[in-house]
Amino acid sequence: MDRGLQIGKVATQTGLSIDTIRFYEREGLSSEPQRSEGGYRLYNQAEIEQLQFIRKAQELGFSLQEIRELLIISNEETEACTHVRDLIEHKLIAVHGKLKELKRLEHLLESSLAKCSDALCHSADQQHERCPVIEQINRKTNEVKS
Amino acid sequence: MDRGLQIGKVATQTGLSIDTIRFYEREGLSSEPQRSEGGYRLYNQAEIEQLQFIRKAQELGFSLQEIRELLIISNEETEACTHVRDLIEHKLIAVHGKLKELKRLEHLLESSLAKCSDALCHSADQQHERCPVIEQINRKTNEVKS
DNA sequence: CTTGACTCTTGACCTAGGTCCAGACTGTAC
DNA sequence: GTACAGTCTGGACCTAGGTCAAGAGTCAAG
Repeated sequence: MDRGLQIGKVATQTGLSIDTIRFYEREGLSSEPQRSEGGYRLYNQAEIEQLQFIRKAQELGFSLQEIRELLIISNEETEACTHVRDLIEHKLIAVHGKLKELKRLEHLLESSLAKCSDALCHSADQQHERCPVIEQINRKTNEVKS
Repeated sequence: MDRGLQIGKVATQTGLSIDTIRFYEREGLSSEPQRSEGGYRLYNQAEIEQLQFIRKAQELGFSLQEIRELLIISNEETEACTHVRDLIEHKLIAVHGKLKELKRLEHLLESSLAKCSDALCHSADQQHERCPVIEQINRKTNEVKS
């Protein structure tokens, strides 16, 4: 019976945890899937894509409340009205701002990479085994003076 | 004495709260500014820009730990080594992924906006006073059946 | 030299976004 | 029909990223 995927499969497909998927449903963020006779959730393709959308939007720095709004916008059945138009316009402004900053970051990283590769190319000891920089990353706050 | 801006001004300039700025410092995320005789923090331009960088990176969905890494990369004094290069490469991959998704979202919003504007243009009642869609946004989870 | 706005530290508290667990049920395979 | 993996609900718990408050000190203006 191919009436949908169980939550476990959906979890591996989307990269979300089972608990997270149920959490989104409880929050009214994702739509409620059909259930099997025994009460198991059965997801169709559209619902899986919706979950993927939520995950991606989150990785782009949107809060769940903002994602709620994005979902309304991306829902085909949403009827047009001036409020919705304003909403879309605001989201578009936010997206443009993020795009701009992300491109700046991209350039920064590209130039850092070029410099770094260049420096490595001209240095003999490419095979540093322990890097002080990397150790600093993992240090965090625990700088208790002994 | 123009030896730097006090934290309050920095807060308004960066859009962060005073508490948040101090929190970042405590976490070792932002560098410690000079202090006045009496112990007031005095920020120079570079430090302010660093705070702005943190804020923007966060809006792009990076966690504070990831931002820690980005700061190391963007620090001119970081010495090149293979670990750093790997780090930059990974961040660049993340940035490219985000850029791709952000552009998809941009297109989605643009086409939604076009459809919505179009629909509004052809409808007489542009001045909906209450929009059911907007009400739905603010409803959240509290769907208790009465 | 005082007044009022600003800042300091310490430590408790808070919200968003999950994560975990118990105890019971379902579904499929032997 | 029983074994075993998967799922269910409800509720407690957790982490990241702040936010707030108290009580004391600082700084510039008048």
